[in-house]
Amino acid sequence: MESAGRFFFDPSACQGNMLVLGKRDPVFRGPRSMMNMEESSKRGLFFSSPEDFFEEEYYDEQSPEKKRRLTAEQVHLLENSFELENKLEPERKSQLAKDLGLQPRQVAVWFQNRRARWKTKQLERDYDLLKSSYDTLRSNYDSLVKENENLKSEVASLTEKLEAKEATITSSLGQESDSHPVGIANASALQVSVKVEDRLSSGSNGSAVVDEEGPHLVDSGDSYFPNDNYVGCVAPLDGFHSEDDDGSDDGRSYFSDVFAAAAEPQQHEEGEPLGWWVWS
DNA sequence: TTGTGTTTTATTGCCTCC
DNA sequence: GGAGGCAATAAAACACAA
Repeated sequence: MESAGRFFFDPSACQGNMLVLGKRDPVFRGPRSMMNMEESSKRGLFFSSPEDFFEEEYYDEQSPEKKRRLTAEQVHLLENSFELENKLEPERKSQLAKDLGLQPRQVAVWFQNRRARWKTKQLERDYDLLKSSYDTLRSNYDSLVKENENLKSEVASLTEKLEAKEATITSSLGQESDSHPVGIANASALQVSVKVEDRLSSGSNGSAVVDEEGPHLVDSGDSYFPNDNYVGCVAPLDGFHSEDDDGSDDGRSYFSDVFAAAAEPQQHEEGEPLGWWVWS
């Protein structure tokens, strides 16, 4: 690599007087804004070593306008420093610049760009996290909808059977009513069956579950699920919005908690920031 | 070799904080 | 008002397929 092993040499620095540029002073000028050689020698150029600065041959060969990449070693040191702390105090900036043979402005720019890169990566990570959460929730929701459908059809089939049985009982009672008085037992049976049917047909959309041996009847109209475990699963779905929803947020969004949780500061590997770009 | 996409280095303009 | 941060962007350097 052409730039390997080169240093950005600041002539003033070797006199124990590091040149500190103002915020808007360019590190070097590209084709957009050329600077002459006199300016270049004041501002500093890229060289393999401080000694090269004084070698006229090298000076002639190397265009001062060329943008040079940092060496692997420089990048490694900067990365280490970034891992320690992604913000740069003036003292650390000066020290790093001195250690690396760079201008403080270059160090600051490198940190600026590094933070931007980190933020992009972090956004990608967060997106993946939220997407997988969404996918899981979506699949749970879909299976609950399926289960709901199955339970509905089960209720319908049971209701049908009950009605058939009831019809049989009614007709047999009709046949016997002439010759025999209605027995107490039969009357009770009828009452029970009617009562059960009433309960089956009550509630929203006939949503009731009858099982004398099973859990308690839930007839609130909110859920088919008989106990708190199921209710816990279903309740948040009340606020679930499909893609073509009107977007009103009067109901609780199923995903709001997930998004909130995902947005909460997390511990990342390698001492990375805890939040979106907030460091510990 | 060359065209093209990606990464890195640097600038500019705007904003916030002290 | 100056310093520092960030977003947007330019442009050089680099990677890589054709």
